[in-house]
Amino acid sequence: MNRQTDLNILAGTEIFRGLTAEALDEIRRAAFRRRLAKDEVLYHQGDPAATFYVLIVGRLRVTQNTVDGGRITVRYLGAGEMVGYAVLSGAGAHPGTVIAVEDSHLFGWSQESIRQFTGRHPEVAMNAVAALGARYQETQTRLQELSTESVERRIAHTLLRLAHQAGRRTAMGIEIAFPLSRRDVAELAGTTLHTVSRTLSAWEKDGIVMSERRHVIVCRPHALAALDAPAGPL
Amino acid sequence: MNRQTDLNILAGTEIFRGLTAEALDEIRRAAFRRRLAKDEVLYHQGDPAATFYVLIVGRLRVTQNTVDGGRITVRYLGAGEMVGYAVLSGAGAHPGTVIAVEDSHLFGWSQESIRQFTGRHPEVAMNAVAALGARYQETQTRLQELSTESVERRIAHTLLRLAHQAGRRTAMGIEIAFPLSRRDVAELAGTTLHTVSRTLSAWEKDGIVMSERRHVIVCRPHALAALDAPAGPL
DNA sequence: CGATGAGTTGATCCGACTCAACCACGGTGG
DNA sequence: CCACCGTGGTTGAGTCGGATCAACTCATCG
Repeated sequence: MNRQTDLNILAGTEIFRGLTAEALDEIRRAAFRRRLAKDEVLYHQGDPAATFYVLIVGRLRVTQNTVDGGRITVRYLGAGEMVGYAVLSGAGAHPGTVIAVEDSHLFGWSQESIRQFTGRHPEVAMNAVAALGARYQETQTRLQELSTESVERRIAHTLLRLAHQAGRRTAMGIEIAFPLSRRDVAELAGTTLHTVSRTLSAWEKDGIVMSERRHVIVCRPHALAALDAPAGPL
Repeated sequence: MNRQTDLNILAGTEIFRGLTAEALDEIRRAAFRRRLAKDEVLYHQGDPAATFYVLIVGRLRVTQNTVDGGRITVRYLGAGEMVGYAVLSGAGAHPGTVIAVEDSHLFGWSQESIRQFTGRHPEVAMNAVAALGARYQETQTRLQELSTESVERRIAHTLLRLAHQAGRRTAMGIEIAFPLSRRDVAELAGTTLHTVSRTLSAWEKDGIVMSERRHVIVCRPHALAALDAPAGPL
C-alpha cells in the first residue's frame, strides 16, 4: 500500500506499462482508490463516461443489455486491465454495465486527468490502442464462432478462453478462478443455461471437466479443443 | 492530386483529424499512394502487419477465416477509414483479409513511419483509440444481435447498418452504394444466402426493400427497424 | 423453515439450415 | 451469332439442433 508498491502495480498494467518512473509517479498521484464488494456495480450502461479505472485485484464482469431485454456478457476483466475505455475514446456514455464478481480493488482517474495524461504520454495512448485492438480481436473471434460453430464447440471455446484468462493450475486440471454459473457461461457462449447444463453434464461423464455450483475445472483442455469430429471413430 | 487537395483529404480522415497543417504535411510527405482494382486484395489474413493505410476513395471488405473453412465478413470500410490497425497496435500479423469491392485509392505508410508519427502526435493515437472503440462497439452490438435475435431481425439490422455506413438517398429510398450479394449479407448477418434470399423476397413483396442482383435499396427503413412483433395484429 | 437461486433432466416444437432443382444473366470462345 | 458455363439468385421439401416449456432437486440464506 505504500508508494513503491503502487508504482510496481501500475507498471504492470496493460495501459501504463513501459512508462518512466516519473510518469508512473505522476499518474499515481492523480489516482484515487476504489473498492468494490462482490456484486457491487461500478457503473451502469448509459452512465456518463466520467471516470477511468484500472483493476488492481479482483474480477469484474461487463454486460450489455438491449432495449428488448436481451443480455450478453461482454467479457470478464482481471487484474491489470483497464475499465471504462469509453472515457479515453471520448464516447459520452459507458456502453456496458460493470459489476464485481468478487471483492475488487481499483485505481481511478477523472476524465480530464486521464485524457490530459494520455495526451502528454503517447505510450499510454499506444498501449490503449494495443489493448483495445486485442479486445476487438477477441470479440471478432467470438462473432466468428457464433456465426459458424455448434453450441457445443462454442461452450468449449468459451471455457478454454476463460481458463486462459483466469485459469489456475490445480491437481485436477485448470480451475476457473472465480464464481461462474451455468447462466454466465450461457451468456458468453450465446445459448441457454439448459444447454450449458446438459453439455457440462455430458463432459463431466467423460472426465473432461468437473463442476460444482458456480465453479468449473477444465480437466482435459485438449479434449475441449478437439471437438470437431462429431464423435470418435470406432 | 496536388498538395493542398491531399492535405484536405487527410484532414478529413478519422485518424488524422484535428492535426495542425504542419503535422498533416509531415504525414503527407511520408505517404505513398496505392490503387486497388475491384476484386484486388490489399493483404491477406496472417500477412505481417507492415503497412498502414487510409482509404481515400472506394470500398473495401474485411473478412476473416477459421482453420475449418468458416468465413465471416468483419466489416466494410469506406473513405476516410483506417485500414490495418494491427500495424498501430503492434500485433505481428493482420487478423483479416482486405479486398476491394470497387476500384479504390489509398494512402499508405510503413510501420516505422506511422508508429513514429503517432508517438510524436498523441492526437493521432487518441483518434485511433476513438476509431477502434467505435468498431469494438459495433462488433459488440453484432454479437448481441447474433446471440439474442432472430435471423430476420439480424438481416434487418445488417441492412440498416450498411445503409447508414454507405447509404445514398435516392427517390426509391436509401441505396446501398456498392455491390452486395445475398451471400455478402449472409456473411454479415450470420446466416445462409438461402435465408437472406427468402427474406429479401418477402420484404420486396411488402415494398420494404428493392433488390436486383448485387444491389439493394432500402425503401422503408423504419419498417425494418420495427420488426419485433412477429406479425401485425388483425 | 419458507424462500430464492442454481442446477438437472425430460418432452415438445419450431426456426432456420440443408439438400436439391431450377432460372437468369453475362462473359467467353468456337 | 450462339452454345456454353460460371456466378448469382430463387424456391420447395425435409430435417434437426437447440430453444422452450415444465417439473423437480438441492443448497444457501435471512
